[in-house]
Amino acid sequence: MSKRVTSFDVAALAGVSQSAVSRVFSGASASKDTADKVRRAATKLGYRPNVLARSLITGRSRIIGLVVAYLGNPFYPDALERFSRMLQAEGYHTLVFTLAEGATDADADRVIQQMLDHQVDGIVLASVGLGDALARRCDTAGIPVVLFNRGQEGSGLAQVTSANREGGRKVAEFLVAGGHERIGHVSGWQGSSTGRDRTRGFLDELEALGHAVVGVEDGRYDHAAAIDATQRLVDAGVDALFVGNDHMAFAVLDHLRSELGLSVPGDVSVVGYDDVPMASFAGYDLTTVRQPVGRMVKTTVAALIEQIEDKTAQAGIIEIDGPLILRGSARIPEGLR
Amino acid sequence: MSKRVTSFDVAALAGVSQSAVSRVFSGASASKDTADKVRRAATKLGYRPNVLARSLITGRSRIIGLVVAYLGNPFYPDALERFSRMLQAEGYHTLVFTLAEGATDADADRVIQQMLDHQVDGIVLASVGLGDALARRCDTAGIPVVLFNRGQEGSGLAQVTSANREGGRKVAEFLVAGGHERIGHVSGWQGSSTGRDRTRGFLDELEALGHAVVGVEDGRYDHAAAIDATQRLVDAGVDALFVGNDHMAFAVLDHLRSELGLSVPGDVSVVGYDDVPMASFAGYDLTTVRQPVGRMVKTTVAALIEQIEDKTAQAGIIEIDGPLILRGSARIPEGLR
DNA sequence: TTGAAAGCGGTACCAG
DNA sequence: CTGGTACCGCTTTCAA
Repeated sequence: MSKRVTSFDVAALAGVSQSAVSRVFSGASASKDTADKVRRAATKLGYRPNVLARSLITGRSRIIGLVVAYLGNPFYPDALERFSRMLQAEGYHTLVFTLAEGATDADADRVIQQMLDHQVDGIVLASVGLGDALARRCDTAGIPVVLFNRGQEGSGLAQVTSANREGGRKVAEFLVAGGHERIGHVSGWQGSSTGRDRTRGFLDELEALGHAVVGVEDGRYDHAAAIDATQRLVDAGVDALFVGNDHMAFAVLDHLRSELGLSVPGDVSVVGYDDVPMASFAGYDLTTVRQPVGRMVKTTVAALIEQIEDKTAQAGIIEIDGPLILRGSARIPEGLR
Repeated sequence: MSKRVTSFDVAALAGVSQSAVSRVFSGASASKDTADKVRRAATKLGYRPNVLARSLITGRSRIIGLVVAYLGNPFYPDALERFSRMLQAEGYHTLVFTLAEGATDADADRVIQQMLDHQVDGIVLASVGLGDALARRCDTAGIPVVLFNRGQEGSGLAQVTSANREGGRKVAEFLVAGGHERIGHVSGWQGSSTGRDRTRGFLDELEALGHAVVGVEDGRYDHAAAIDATQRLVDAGVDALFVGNDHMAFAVLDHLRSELGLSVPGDVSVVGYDDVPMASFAGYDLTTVRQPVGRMVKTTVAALIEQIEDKTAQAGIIEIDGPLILRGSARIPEGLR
């Protein structure tokens, strides 16, 4: 474990001042001659600038804090992967925090606090909300926050979602076009904006098309809750179900088929939301709404960086619009009653 | 965007020296009186110590670099989530890097280098190898590295895997007990230790039981490759398939059912590996080998922290042994030829 | 216990 | 363009 190599060591070996070394590595002006000498010395010694020291003085860490609540829904690992790559490409790094299942607001607070302690340049909250007090802290600390796939009214925070209401409407359209008469809905958690928006669009369109909904149940993004909800809706005699996200949709599908012995599609049609890759496999052949993850991530990163680099930039509410395409089993609109 | 609050501000307000403030927040000796005054002043100003400055001087960042290659296999998000939580619980934070699909060694090198630049206290490589040159760099820098779910002969690096050979053997045992006569194998990438070990255990046990394998193909952890491999094995007339991991197994299952119109289990039995949650759903009812993720992560973290905190600690090779239990469809051993 | 002062490893502004 | 120097915010001796 050899001693740390600092810019002074390099300077000494190269026969220049320490300032010169700094300039070469921070891309400031330096004669080609100096730069060469410095670089040679640096590689010989295996020198690399200490990012911590740099951050300390520049006041910019080039680290983004990312909070994710639940990686069990494949949509989030996908997003995480894209975030990490995209940020890396922009010269930023990703400090990841996860929130446990039953995380309270206090837990969320601690996590945010820790990120601030680490002097992150910005924060992305994936499907996680932010209390007013903390939002203010971030604001006064000058740390931009972007909500990913979650809106929060009147928070003044930047937020990126896809057009959830439009998506909900499309599902309604789709199921009605498939000839369904008794349509039910296992919603995403109604405490979340995505859940509410999808439900709202769905119900609005259903009504616009002159259809009544058989029942709406809050699935709370939870397997067990979704199955209970499904059971109640089946008892009410549904012939089609819009499930608030794919994660629950898998559980619902499973329950319908193996517990109730129903054929899907056939006896009942199911539409999920989020476009989990799994959905296109034969066994599940689940119709889903695709969220444009790539564009959502890209937009989020862009919004964040803009706010970081241009302090006058405003936080905005961005809804990534279509095409939120329906995919999966095309059998539904054709083969059903 | 108010000015940053530093320990000097707190000191001024509390009427003590800056050193005193530092002591209070780093848990060093301070009279109760001083501590109280400092804390009061701190909360009033909203002061929190700057972790960067602290790390710079202590030489310990309490940040762990985590590299994951592919989050598409649900095993890794699961592991990632556990890592993040467990490290947080130990007072560490997680800087995540992802490696693109066709990442070269040079890419991996850059990533490691960036982690070193950030002065991480330790590195976890999830299913990623490390070149000799870099391994040495980490070593001389005094940064412990632990390979997670991947072994690397003679690297001298700490490594944690589950008992892959034993798992492979169990699969052989299982399929033979199910009465299968023509058994094939779509292996995990043979460039990885996990892939090789599973294959090795599988073939050894098959031989020990007096069975010949119909064919072995390298699936390379790739959807398309796995499907091609499957096709060749089906042409060779297999009645059972051991697929190197669940990720490929899903694709294989899908291909067998929807493209070839075979029933699984029935015409062919399939066993996967990794225990993806999805596997237990009715549509997929896939028999898999469960890797003990929780214990693997726990052990990895423990090994890493031990090396960080006790500089004399040695890097070890740890194989988390059973029970790697087989689960999923119990139909296979009973209902087949 | 407490305060003063010396760094940690850089960046940035200064006059030359 | 170059070297000298103040400084980022904190930890850690060292006397008092």
